[in-house]
Amino acid sequence: MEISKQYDPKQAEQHHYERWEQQGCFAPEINRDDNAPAFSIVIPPPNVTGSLHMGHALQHTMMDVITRYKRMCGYRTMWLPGMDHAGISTQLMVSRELKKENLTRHDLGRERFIERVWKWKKESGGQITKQMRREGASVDWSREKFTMDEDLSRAVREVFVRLYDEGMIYRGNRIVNWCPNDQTVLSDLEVEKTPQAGKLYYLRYPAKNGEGGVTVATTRPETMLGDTAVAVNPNDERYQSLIGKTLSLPLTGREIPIVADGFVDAEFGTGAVKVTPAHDPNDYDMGVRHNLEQIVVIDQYAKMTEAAGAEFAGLDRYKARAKVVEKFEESGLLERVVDYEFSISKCERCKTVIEPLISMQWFLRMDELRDEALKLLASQKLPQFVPEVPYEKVYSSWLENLRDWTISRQLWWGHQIPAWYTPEGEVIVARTEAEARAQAGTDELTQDPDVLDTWFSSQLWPFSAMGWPEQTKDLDTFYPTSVLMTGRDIIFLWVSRMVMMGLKLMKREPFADVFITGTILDAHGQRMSKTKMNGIDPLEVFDKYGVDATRLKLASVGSTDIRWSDKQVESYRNFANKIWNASRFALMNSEGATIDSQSLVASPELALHDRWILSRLHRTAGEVRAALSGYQFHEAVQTLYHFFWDDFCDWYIELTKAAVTAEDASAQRTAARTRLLSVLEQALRLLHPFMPYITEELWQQLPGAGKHLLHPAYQQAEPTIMLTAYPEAESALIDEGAEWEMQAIIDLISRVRNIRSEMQIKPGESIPVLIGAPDEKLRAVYSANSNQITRLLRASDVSISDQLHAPQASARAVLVGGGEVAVPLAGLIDFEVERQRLNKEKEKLASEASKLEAQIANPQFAERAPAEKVDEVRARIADIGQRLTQLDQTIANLQ
RNA sequence: AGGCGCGUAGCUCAGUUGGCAGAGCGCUGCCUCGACACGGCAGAGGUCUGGGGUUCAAGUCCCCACGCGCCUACCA
Repeated sequence: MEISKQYDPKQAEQHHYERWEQQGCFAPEINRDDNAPAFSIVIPPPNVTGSLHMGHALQHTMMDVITRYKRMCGYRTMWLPGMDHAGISTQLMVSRELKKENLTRHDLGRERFIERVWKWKKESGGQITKQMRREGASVDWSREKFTMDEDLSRAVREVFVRLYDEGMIYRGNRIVNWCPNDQTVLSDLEVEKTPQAGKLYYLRYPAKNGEGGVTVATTRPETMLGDTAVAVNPNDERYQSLIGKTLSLPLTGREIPIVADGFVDAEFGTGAVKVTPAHDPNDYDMGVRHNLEQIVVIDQYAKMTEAAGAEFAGLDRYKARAKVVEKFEESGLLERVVDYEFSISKCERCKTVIEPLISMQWFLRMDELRDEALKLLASQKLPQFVPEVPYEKVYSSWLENLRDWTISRQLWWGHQIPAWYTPEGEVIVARTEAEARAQAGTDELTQDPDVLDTWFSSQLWPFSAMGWPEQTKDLDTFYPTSVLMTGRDIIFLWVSRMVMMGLKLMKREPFADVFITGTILDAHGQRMSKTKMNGIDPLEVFDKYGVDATRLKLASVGSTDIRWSDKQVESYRNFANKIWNASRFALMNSEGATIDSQSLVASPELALHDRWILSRLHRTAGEVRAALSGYQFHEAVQTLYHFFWDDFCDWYIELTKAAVTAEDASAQRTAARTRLLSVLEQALRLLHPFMPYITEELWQQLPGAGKHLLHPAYQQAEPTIMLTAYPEAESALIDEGAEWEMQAIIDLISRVRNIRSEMQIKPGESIPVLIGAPDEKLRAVYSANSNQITRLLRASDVSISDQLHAPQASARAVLVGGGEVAVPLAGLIDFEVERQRLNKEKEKLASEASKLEAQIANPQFAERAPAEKVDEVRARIADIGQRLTQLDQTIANLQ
């Protein structure tokens, strides 16, 4: 069998996914164990307009690692994929296409426009589903959903009606965030605040009777045309006498009162605030409190209205600002202008400055929902955030300050609000138009043209995607889901809302755990974004380094922010190659051998390295399982990397090589080969959730890999590593003795190698190795493994005795456990170099000893530290002391 | 303005109940030794940002300072 020297990821990535998918490996139905526990994840549905970016790749990798792991543990596993219709994005995307044909959506009309969006979706939407296949994501495509699917839309209407009937959804004319560019209202979460260098204008409003007046400070002078009051703090002594008096509003001649309101900060500006109820959220509230008129002077296109006066009507808001300032200056009422930095609200999507407007919209009351979510957190600690700090608090403090949610949008693409109006203006909310007609007793209904905020449907995802409001089997089995994995940017937009809706409609939390992934930044620590053009395309990384290497890198990111670096992926690419070549070695020497679980049973007759690797295998399985159960991805990756590379490749393969590559066939050789294959097979299983392609590619080639290795729950399936059992960690098989003995061998070999290197002994040159070990047990360990020692050290001879008998001209080293090793170097040794080498060693030990002695010299340490700590320190001092004495002697004996 | 997080080797980052400071990359030397040069072996490199405190013991817990980042907010 020819196996190439280098791993070619592309080849491994070609066929396996398709086969897995076709054979139904991703669907929970593959599991035939009726008593299997369930594990489920719903994917955060990516936008139908989106294509894969690093954030997706990151989240998908972690979800897939956990899903594959759980599946191998025998869980009935479902990872549900799907997409979000992404109202604004999608509408804009299709509108841009229309523009190329010199059309607007209004030219088509609503119905044809929506048809056009569906057509776009069918032809070019959902790029991401293809890309996810490349990632190796083991999602159950047979359950794929789209938030605009008919059944999910039905769920949306059902929820709307129920909440409306309970009075939680209402329609109201209130001040909202309006985007003059997108021509729709936005929720608070879709508005971003950015710092802005601007000016603060001090405007003088004269008193009605011409005597005195008040100066107000504002960043938006144009809104003064809609002022209906000036407010001061009730406790502000400067203005006591003016409260209740009337001012004459310049440019309009209108008369406006001076009111007292606690909102006003006496310290800021002049302590007097102009009040524009129709164009500022705070002023709106004050207006309500003082029963002030709302004069709309800016329209939905951010142009001044007739109410702003003939001179201003039709002007853009910024032109109007300049003109207002000019007029104030002309009339001497502009007191001063100062530079001022403040934050400005912009549309998250198009970056247009938001205009607060009073508008008729639909709202969802959040108070009760919020209280239930907070109660769940307080009483049951659900959901459990990982990491808990800081996200639990981020979540709860946001909930505590939650305001009602504006759920209507002036768009065409989305779930149209199931509300109809009679010619008399009566509102009918119903699941269908037929139901509405029946209720209204008339057919002359017009449906509300608005659609719902995209997040309104996303918040139902964990149960609507499983068939709610039908009582489906999937809901029974998989709700609540096990864990939600997502980025921190949608904790408010999505996570919290799912919790509230889950509680409201399912009477249960939608997920037990919420794992928040870190963020991948560019090399300079900047967030990756389309506008900055600093994003890194995961597909390019896949092409360059392979999917498995990229996944390993992504998995190791865990929950911290990290700067992207190709170097790290490269090192995991090298790791993949290492796995490839270790397997190649096993396969090249596999004649007569086959995977055999019996070879994984430890027994005292086995060679040290065999007992040792089995112990390491179980320890590793235990550590990886523990790490994954706490979502410690980084820890899991490090453990696997270290086990495979250091333990398995550097030591185990080297130690078993002699037996495995023996010229002549023998029972011993077969046993060694069998064990090597079997340990390798276990290692591949351990790695599979992280590196699905290479592990499958290799596993399929292992002699003896077949159905019988599958987890009992998957017995009827075709052979694949993804359905084998994840290695168990049996603590009984962790062999402390073997690990300690192996440590002694590793120590010995490392020290002699150090001598070889420092004394510049040619790698090809054989050397005699003399070991003196007073400890009988250690002596036994050395002699039992003398063949291995000989081989790894290229020794001409290894002699072991209780006392070291070495020629004067030898390089020496002190061993753990009190032994000593020497390499005779007649004629080769440079005593000066040797002395320096030994002194360096001595200094290291001495500094460690002095630290420990200082510790033990402190009487309080012995008094207060736990006894085992004290003993431990004493033992270490004794050990170091012994080695130091020996070193001294060795140095003294030089020459 | 408040809240939160971070600062560990040249670089990117681990370090979960306080108990011997770690990895990868980079760097130095040696090596075509029959799995792998995307490799092997041996090394160098740290006042854990600074200053106080708690403790027998602090990278880890507390306080202060400096630097960097993130989030929330109704100062016109």
